[in-house]
Amino acid sequence: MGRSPSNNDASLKKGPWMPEEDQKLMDYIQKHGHGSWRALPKLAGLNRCGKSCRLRWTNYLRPDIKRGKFSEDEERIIIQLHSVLGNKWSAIATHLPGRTDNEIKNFWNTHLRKKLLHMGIDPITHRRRTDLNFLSNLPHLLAAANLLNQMNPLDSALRMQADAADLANIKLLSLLQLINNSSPANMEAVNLNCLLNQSNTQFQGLMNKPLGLAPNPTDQMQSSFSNMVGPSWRVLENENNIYNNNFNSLYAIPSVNPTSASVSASPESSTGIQMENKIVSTEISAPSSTSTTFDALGEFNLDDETSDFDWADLINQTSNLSWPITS
DNA sequence: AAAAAACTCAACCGCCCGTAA
DNA sequence: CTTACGGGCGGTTGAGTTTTT
Repeated sequence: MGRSPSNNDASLKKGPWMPEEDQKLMDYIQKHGHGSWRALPKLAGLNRCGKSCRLRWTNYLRPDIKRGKFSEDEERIIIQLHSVLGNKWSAIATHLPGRTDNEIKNFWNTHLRKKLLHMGIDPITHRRRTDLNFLSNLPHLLAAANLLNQMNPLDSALRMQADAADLANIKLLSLLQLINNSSPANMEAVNLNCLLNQSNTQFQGLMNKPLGLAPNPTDQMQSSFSNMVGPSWRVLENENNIYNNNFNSLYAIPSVNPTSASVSASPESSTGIQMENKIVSTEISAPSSTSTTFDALGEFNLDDETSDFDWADLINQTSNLSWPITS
């Protein structure tokens, strides 16, 4: 569809609007409505393209625009909606009366994005960042925990599942490293251990909110897991009481039925806040009762991005190793 | 006090989609 | 069915402002 540029007339004014231009535009729209934006500039006596007029009106001059700082509630709403809708600024804006998509977009890019990054949350996926650098920022993690705890239960539940998956990944990766590298006593293991200690202390904040957790399917898993991988894992566990205490809850995925928990009943629900979006694609139901520990592990889709990873295979392999492992 | 760096946000650009001719 | 148009959207820019060095 060969569409000519919206503004191919070099004589038309661009750049910041002058107060008198604003006045002309407001006067015209108040008298006649905007009608055809393309025709408006001529009728209103403005040397601008229609598109520029439309933007000026919708983003700045419209009388119902709310200006000033975003409230904490608004911040939370934006974060929640963004986790569901992504960069659908106009859809997000429909849930924040008086705020424009442009304003929300700017606010996100200049404030919220950085805030989430500081908290160790990936602003794109809304998951805990998998690189461990964020652990250098522990105070922000606590803040993150508090913020997330204020979010609605479904949102928080989903996030906790992601956190649980991420932490499970970390734990399993560390296990792999132990297996590959060394005897349990070597320094690398100790360092990893410290790292896990740190991370789990912080994860407490994320995990301490009662969410009507599903019956815990993993007590057996944990003990089997410990037995399976040998004594050094038990050593790690003994040294990491906090971690161990959280282990069960990390795997206790909230039994939330997404289809019965539509996020918003607002009239704008047609803009897409429905559960057929990406959240639904996340496995959030607790695993069904399983006959064996390995089956249970196999049913856990620990992370979307690594869902092709065969955890059961990993566990099977590790279970064949004898301990202590020497490199 | 001055310069540099970082931040903010209004405005623009180009693409896309729905619709009418 | 094709084409052109109107309007909406997300991404990006850059001037102005604020903060840091």
